[in-house]
This record gives sequence, C-alpha cells and structure tokens, in this order.
Amino acid sequence: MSEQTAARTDAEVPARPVQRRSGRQRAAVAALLDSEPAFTSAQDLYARLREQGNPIGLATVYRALQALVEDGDVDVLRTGDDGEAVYRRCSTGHHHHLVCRRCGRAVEVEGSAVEAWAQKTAAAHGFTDVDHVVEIFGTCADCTAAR
Amino acid sequence: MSEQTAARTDAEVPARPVQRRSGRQRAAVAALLDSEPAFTSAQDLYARLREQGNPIGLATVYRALQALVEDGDVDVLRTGDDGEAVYRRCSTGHHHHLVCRRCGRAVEVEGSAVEAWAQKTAAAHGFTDVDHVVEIFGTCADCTAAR
DNA sequence: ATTCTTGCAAACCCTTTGCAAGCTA
DNA sequence: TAGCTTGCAAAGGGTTTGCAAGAAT
Repeated sequence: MSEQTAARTDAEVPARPVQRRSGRQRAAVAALLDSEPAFTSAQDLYARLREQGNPIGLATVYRALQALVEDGDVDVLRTGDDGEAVYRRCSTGHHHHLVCRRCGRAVEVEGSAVEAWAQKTAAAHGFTDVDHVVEIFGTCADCTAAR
Repeated sequence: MSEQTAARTDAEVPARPVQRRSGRQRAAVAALLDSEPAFTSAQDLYARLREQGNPIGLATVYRALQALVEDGDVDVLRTGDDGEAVYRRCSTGHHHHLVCRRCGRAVEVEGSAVEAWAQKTAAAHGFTDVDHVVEIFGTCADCTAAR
C-alpha cells in the first residue's frame, strides 16, 4: 500500500432499515474486518478468507462490503495508484483518517478546525452543499522503526 | 460528475528532465486541458478531441496525461463512485481544490491552517513523512443557480 | 538514421451482474 | 415454502501494454 485517496462521503446516509439475513459468509467478512486495523482491499480480504480455510466467493466479498458500507459500518478509500478500493471498520460519526502508507494501519482523527476552514473557504467562493475529503498519510511509528 | 476523491501527492516530484519530443497529439491533449477549467476524464478528453476532428487514439490520450502528471503540470483526482481518474491543468505549488460536484469546475485554494493541523495531528500519533489529501466538494454558484 | 510518438487491438485488473443452487426464517 | 444469500462464470469499464508504422531531430 502506498499513496491513497479518500472516498468517504460526509453526507450522513440514513442507514435504511434493510432486512438482512445473517449469512455465514457475510458475517465472516464483517468479522475479519472487525479484527483488521488497516484499510484492506476486497481482493485481499478474499485471499485471506480462503487461506484461513473459508472457500468464499469473490463476488460475495464485494457484496458483503457493499452492504457494510451501505449500513455505515465500514469506510472506503481509494488507492491513488490504481484506484483499488480499500475498506475499514469505522465508528459512525464524522471523522477523518491518519493512514500509514506502508502498512495501511489507520487512526481515526477529527479536526473541527478543518471542518470550519472547508466551510468558510467554500462559502467564500459561493459554493453550497459543501462536503469535504481529508486524509492524512504518513509512515506510522512502527513502520518508521522497522525501516 | 458527483462524489470524488483526491489523489494529489504532496511530495514534490522533482520533475526529472525527461527528453520529450513535441508530438502533435500530446500537444493537442495539453492544449485542450489548458482551456478546460474543470476536472475532466481521459475518456471525455478523448471523445472531445475526436469530435473536434482530431482522430487521436485513446492510448495516446492516456500516455499524454501520464506525461503531464509526471511533469507536474496536471493534477489528478479520482471519482468516488467509479474510481475514474479526472485531470486538470494546475499551478505547480502545493494547493488543494474546491470542486463543483455538478460541473467539475475547480478552484485552487490553500490553507496553511490545514497544513499545520495535519502535521500536528500526524506527529501526535508518531507518524513521519506526513503528507495529506484535502479536497472540498460542493455545488458552485452557477450550478446552484441553474438548479 | 535513430529515437520517440502514435494507433490499434489485446491484455489487465478491479468490480459488478446473471442465474441456478443453497440456506435461513 | 418464500426469499435472501452464495458461487461461478461472464460481462463491464477504465487503464495499460505490445508491436508495427509514422514523425521528429
């Protein structure tokens, strides 16, 4: 993992109360994501699930991720190099990420100062329905040390 | 165009002095981009060039864009929905964008406050080699009025 | 002449979709 | 039983690459 780009929408999607059956595989994807601190790609999750003995289908992984994102349980980002989407279990409120470009590990952060700045800047140019994407990339302490 | 995501790298790429021949088609792409205030996709540029009577090849458009980005003359963003890349002629210094999610028109903006915040936040978590992606999306004045 | 540029078509990759079979409630 | 979930394979869409032909220096 290296350069990435944000894809999170700030607009609060009112998680429509879709009726969702348990689904063994879907649960497996959710569980793996729960224990993963880094942003991970669908392909990666797919490979890992199979490695750990779960013969899941790639389409199922994508469908599970789709559902999780829809429910607001997971955040999505896009890698800057190839546009691949990466997912991560996240808290529901509005927040941004501090992501390690080396291992993908991420920390949720918030910055009211940025929110205000974005709002003000947009307004100054006559823009409405303002929304923003903010992601910080760097090398985490562990990766810095391991190098 | 609608939701998008940033892909700009803050790391200053020391535009390697690549020897580049003029190239009629490459120039055409650069020219079109020069007169375009909005972030535009490769496919879109390709279509427009052909429409205006320039039988360019799609691969050439991509190669031209690649070169322009490499030289730091063009900025890239990724649409949030489909991960399509969009390009725009930009100034060389570090800056961010205020993009209209309706028409794609963009304004270059800068915010030292954000730069400082990003740096401070990253440092607080032990991250090094900090870099960040910040893009503001909204509906520009014109589009707001036209609606 | 040499070297870079352009086009076309094929190749790639990630992601989505159709459809039949398997589960869940 | 009815309806969602899963898999496989095929389709899609954007982007890249191989290779031969066409410019530029």
